[in-house]
Amino acid sequence: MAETEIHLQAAAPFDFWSTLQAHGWVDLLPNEYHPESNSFSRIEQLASGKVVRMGVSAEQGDEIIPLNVLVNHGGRLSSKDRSEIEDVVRHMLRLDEDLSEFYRLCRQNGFPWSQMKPGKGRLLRSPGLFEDMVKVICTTNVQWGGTRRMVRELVEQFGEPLPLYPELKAFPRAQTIAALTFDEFQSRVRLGYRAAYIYQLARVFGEKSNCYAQFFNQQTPTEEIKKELLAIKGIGNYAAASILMLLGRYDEIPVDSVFQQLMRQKYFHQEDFDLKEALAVYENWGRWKYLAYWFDLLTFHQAAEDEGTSV
DNA sequence: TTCCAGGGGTAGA
DNA sequence: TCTACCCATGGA
Repeated sequence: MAETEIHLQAAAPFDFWSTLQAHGWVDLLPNEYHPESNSFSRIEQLASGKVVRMGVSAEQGDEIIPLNVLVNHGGRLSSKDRSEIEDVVRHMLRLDEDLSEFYRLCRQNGFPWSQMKPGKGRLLRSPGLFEDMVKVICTTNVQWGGTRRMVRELVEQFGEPLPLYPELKAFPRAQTIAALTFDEFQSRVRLGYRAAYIYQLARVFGEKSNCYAQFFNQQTPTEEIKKELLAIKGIGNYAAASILMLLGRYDEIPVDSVFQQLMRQKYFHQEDFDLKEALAVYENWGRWKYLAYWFDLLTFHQAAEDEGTSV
């Protein structure tokens, strides 16, 4: 396969490692984390239909952090392809997000947030909304191992293969799933009751790939996006909060078993609690609640790990 | 075997 | 708005 290097720059502060590790997305196909080189790779199907493998790594830097993207591809990589790959990396790593207000609040709010080094707090996302929405639905009411299995089966069954390495596949396009009958889709991937939700979502995106373009418009109020998300079958409060986070809006907390466990262990002395009281813990974080909660969770787990106790 | 997981839909109050 | 019940699937 041909190989092309693409160079990008992230403006400081930017912490590549914590962006990859902040939540589990780097472990869901077609992403793959490579601990030995602290890099990740991804099989991506470009708009032209061409399937490529991209390996992304970062170097050290003070004001500018150089990012290297090694692209393996068949044939020639057009300038349009290159520019699309740059956009994919930029979007996945959220290079255009400004978290300076969040960092300022972290300094004001004391421990543990005062430990939050600028450059952290970015959470990896997928290049496209369809993939992120499907993956969020695959996290509902299932353990993480189940999420990984469901996503893996989706990629293996319906993803477009990389030339010469057909075992490596891109995330399926919505149109590919929408072209199947529901019975066939359901029989090829064990998604449980989520199959109907994901199939319906694929039909909506398959019909019009930018069906939720307004979600990316900064002028659209978060409340409006949340309302539209909740109208989608399979997406409730937890999934809507998670998708909002992936859209770069941190106003909502995803209430799930992880959140409830943290509340019981850290704030409510191992006892049951009122949800409103629990959510009030992060009330003064305004539009940064999700990040405040998530960093609280990560540092709590880290502290338990350092002490040798499990949570 | 039973329980439940990075929940959500629906019906009925 | 709140609650009870059901929903596939697989790991613990």
